[in-house]
Amino acid sequence: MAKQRQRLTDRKSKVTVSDVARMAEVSDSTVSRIMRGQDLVAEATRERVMATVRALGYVPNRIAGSLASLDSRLVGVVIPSLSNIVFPEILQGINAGLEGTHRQSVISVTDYDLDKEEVVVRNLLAWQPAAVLIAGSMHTEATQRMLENSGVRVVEFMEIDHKPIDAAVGFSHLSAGVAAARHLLQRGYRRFGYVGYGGEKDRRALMRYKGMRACLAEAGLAFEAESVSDGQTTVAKGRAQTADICARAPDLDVLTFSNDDMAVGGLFHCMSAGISVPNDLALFGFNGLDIGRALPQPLSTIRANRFEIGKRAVEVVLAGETRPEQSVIVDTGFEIFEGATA
Amino acid sequence: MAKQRQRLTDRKSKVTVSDVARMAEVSDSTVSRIMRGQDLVAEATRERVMATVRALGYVPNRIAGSLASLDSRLVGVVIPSLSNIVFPEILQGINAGLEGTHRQSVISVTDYDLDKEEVVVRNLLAWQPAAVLIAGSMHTEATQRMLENSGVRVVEFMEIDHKPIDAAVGFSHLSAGVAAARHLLQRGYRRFGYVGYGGEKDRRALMRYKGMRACLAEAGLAFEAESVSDGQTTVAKGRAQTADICARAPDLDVLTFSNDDMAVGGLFHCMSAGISVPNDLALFGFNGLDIGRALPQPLSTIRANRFEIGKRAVEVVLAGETRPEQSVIVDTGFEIFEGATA
DNA sequence: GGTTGCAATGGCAGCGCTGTCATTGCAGGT
DNA sequence: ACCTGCAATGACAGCGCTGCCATTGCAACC
Repeated sequence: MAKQRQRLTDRKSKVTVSDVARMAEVSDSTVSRIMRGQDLVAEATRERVMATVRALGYVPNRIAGSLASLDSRLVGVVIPSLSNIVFPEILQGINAGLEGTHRQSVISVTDYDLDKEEVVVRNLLAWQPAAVLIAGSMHTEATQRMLENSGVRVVEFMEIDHKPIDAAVGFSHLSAGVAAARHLLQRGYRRFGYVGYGGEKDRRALMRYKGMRACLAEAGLAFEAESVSDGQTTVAKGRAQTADICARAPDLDVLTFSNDDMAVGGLFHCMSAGISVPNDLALFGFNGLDIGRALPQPLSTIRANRFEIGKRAVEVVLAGETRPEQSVIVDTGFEIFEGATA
Repeated sequence: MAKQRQRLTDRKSKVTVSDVARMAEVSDSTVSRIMRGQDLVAEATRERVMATVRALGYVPNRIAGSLASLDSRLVGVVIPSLSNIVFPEILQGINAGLEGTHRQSVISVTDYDLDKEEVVVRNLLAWQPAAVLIAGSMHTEATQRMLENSGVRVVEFMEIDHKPIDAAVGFSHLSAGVAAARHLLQRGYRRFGYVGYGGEKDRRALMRYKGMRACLAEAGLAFEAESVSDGQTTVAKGRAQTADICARAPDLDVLTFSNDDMAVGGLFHCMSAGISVPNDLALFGFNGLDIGRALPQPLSTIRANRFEIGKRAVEVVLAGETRPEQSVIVDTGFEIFEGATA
C-alpha cells in the first residue's frame, strides 16, 4: 500500500513546461527557450511547440522563472498617495518608461506615513525587485538601511535637495518656493498670505513654504496670515480656507497656495465672494495642473513636469544594474507660469 | 582540479533562511515558521532567531516562498487609464480593501486598448495572482478565455450590464444615462446638446450616452448638437468643445457631458463668455467629483462611488478562493446630485 | 572515410522557500 | 519504571523554471 504523499500540485492543476515539452516531444529546455523568445531554435520546432502551448493554454509561471533566473523583472514604486493627482501622473511617466522593457511596476502607497513606508518597502524588497523608485528623501532609519543594503538600484524622486542613496530625480522644492516668492515680490505684492495643507506630512509642500518664507524674510516681509489644514489636498479645502483667511486678514494682496488644487478652490471662493482677482487679491498656486490653465482666468503657478520625473526615474534604473560610483541627480526643473491671477 | 560550477548565487549575495538557521542554530523550518508568524515556536527561540534576522538583515524571498507554497498573494488590477481620476480613486478603494490582508496589488494600465489589455492580462496571469480585478466587461476573445481558464477569482468592475466571468461590481451606465436624461426632462429641458470624448474607446461613457439618447427618443427628442473629441478627458477639452457647440447651436437649453471634467470646462467657458448658467444654458456632468461641488455653482451631476467599487471588488475576492456557482453582481448604485447648473 | 564546426536540442542541478511528516524531549499520569 | 500526549523542532522533497554544459546530427571540408 504505497503512501501517497499529497503533492501540492494536485490542488492546482496547472500546465507546466514539462507538460508542453512532453506533448510537443521536445525537452523542457527547448520549450523554455521558445517561451523566452530566444533564437537558436528551429522554426519548425518553434511552431510545433507554440501550437501545443496554445492547445494546452500554457501560461509560463514567472514566479518559478524569477526564482530560477534570479531576476524578477519587477520595479517597486513607492508613493505617498493616489488622491493627489501628481502621483498618478508620475506613474504614467513610469509606465511610459517601462513600456517595451520586460519590466513590471509594483505600486505601494504609504499615505505619507514613514512607518507605513517602512512596511511597504520591506514587503517590496521581498519580491526581489530589480529597482525601487520611491517618492521623497525622508525615510526611517530602517527603511534607509534596507534600501542601501538591498543592493538594487534606488531612485528617490520628487526632490533633489538631499544626498540620495543611489539616485534622485526631481527638482528643488526649496528653490521653487524661493522663485515663487521672488516672482511675486517683483510684481509688487507685499502683503502675503499662505494657504496650505498637510502640515509636516507633505515635506515637499513644507519645503516650498520655507523657500517662500526665506525669500520674504530677505525682503523684510513675512506671511501676514496662514491657514493650514490636515489631511489630503482638495479644491473644497482650498475654497474653505481661502474664505477663512479672507475673513481674518482682509487686507492681503496675494495668497500663495501649497498647490493648484487649493488655489483653484481659492479662485472659486473669490468668484463667489465677488473678489476681483488679481486686483483685490492675487492668487498663486503650484504644480501647473491642466485645470489651472482652463480656468476663466488661467492660474498663475509654477509648472513642474511630473510625467517626466517618472520617465527619467525609469531611465536611470534602466541605465545600469549596479549603482554608479557617484550618485546620480537629475534635475527636471520647474518654470513660472504667469497666468492671470497674480 | 575540481570543476567549480558557477553557482548563480555567487553573483547576488543574499542572505537566505539557511544562513539565518545556521547562525541561530535551528533548522530552516523553524526560521520559516517564525518568518511566517506561525506560533508553535518557543518564545526564546523566536527571539534568538529574530535577533539573527536583524543582525544579518535577512529579507525573506517571497518569490521562493510563493513558488513553494503555490500562493503568490498577488492581486492583479487592470485599468484603462491613470489620467482619468476615477481610476486612482478605485485603486484607493482596492488598497483600502487589501489593507491588513497579506495581499499586494499589481497594477497594469491598458490605455483603453483591448489588445494591450490582452498582453497585460497574460503578463499578470504569469505571476499566478490570487485574483484579477479588471475594469470593464469588454475583452478580446483571448483575454476572456485566459481569465476563464485561469481558475482564479475575477472581478470585472465599473459596469454590471453584462454576464460576468465570475463577478461584477459597479453600476449600470445605461441606467445612469437614462436617469440623467429623465431628470433633465422633468426639469423642463427640451433642447439637448452632448459634449463627450473618447468615442468608441470609453465604452462606459458611450453606454451613458446611449441611455440618454434612448430616454430622449422616448420623449420624441434627440441631441440637437454633439461634440465628441478623441483621446483623454480634460477640463480644457470640455471648455473648447463647449465653445464650439455653443457657436454651432446657440439655441440649446442644456448640455450633457460625458463626465465632470468636461462639464467643469463647460462651466468655465460659460463664465468667460458671459453665458448665464442654468438660465441661458444648463450643464450636467457625470461622476460627482469633488471639484464639481466646490465650484461657485455646484455642478449638477450623477454621483457614483468609485472608492466603494474598489473596496467591494476586493471584498468579493476575499470572500472565497473559488468561484461561486452563481456569478456575483454587486450594484454600487448612483445618485442624482441636483447642484445648481441644471 | 574521417574530421571539423555549428546549429539544434537535451539533461539536470539548483533557485530559496514551504508543506508534510518524523522525531525529540519532557511533564504528568499509572 | 513505563507509557502517553503534546509542544517544539528537524528533515527533506518538491514548487516550475532556467543556467550551464553535454550531446547529437549533419553539412562542409580535407
